[in-house]
Amino acid sequence: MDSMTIMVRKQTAADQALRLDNQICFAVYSTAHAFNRVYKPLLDRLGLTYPQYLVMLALWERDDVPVKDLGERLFLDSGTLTPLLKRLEAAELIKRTRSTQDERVVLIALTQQGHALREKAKAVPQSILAASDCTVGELLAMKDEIVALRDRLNAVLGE
Amino acid sequence: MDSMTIMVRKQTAADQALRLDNQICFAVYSTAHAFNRVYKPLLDRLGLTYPQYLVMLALWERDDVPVKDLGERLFLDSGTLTPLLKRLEAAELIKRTRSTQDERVVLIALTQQGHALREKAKAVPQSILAASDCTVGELLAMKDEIVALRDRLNAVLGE
DNA sequence: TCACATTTAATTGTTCGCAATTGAATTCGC
DNA sequence: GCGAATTCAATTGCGAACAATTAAATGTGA
Repeated sequence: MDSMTIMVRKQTAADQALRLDNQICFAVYSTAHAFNRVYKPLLDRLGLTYPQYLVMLALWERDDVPVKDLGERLFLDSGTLTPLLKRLEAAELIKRTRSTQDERVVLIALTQQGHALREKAKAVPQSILAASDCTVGELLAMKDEIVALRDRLNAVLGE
Repeated sequence: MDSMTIMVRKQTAADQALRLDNQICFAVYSTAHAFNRVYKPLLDRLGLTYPQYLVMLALWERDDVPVKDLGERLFLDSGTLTPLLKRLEAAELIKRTRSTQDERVVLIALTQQGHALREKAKAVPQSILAASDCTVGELLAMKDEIVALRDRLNAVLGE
């Protein structure tokens, strides 16, 4: 009777854990898509997709960097970045050049248009803030928690 | 001089908002990918991708449902679900049948194998919990915050 | 020096994710 | 009832995302 009770409780816990509503990963997954959909109309005006916008954000902070550096900052590999960067180059926002020091390395630099786009992009975060209906403080606090979770997950992967 | 100061402050705020590290959306985006990578080896054993796993989670809760219902629960459209469901059908985890009441509707039902897979899946959430290095309470609290953010973003989209 | 390992991008193939369109079935307005 | 609008899934086309492989350049050890 006691062991029976324990079994029932165990099964219930496992069952609960499998519920969609209880899964933080689904919360994160579906929120990422929701962000993407909110960004879409804003980024359409800049001629960027969301991943392209992330690359531009990274380059506005520091440019003339190898593809690998970008990948480490954005947690993306060359299989994703190479075609994306070719599209940004076709849009004349960046230039891709082989390093003379090390011919394996492709350096990514902003063009004048790439730099200029930054001014238009400044309006974007404001719109997102409004859509989120949160204070800056709340968002920053949540961001820190989520980043901490991400870093713990990535730490497990690195083992 | 005063207006100068204000302008400088304004620019600084906009610049800060464009910084990658300050963007909650990037935190969510990169955490979703981190989850995906942690799930991968676990789901490989079940023969599922992460989005397929989400569909199975939804179906284990309630099956014999139209594609549209699944889409609403997972925030996905038929362009994503139709090919994914065809792959699950090819794997003999689900069956797709036209409703006799309304021939437009395709009903998704689990096969015996689909139901059976649930037992193997019960080990998954435990492994994720371990990888996250958080307590259940912490994760559930974060989940609620993230879901609240997602729902506010989706509310803006619905306008 | 020369074989061998490592590093770096690029490529290939599969699977999402979504906008836009299509086509069939159903419902609504008159 | 009947034509028009709506609903639903499927399709098409494009852009990620990543595993696995390839190829070239660089580094390392005997």
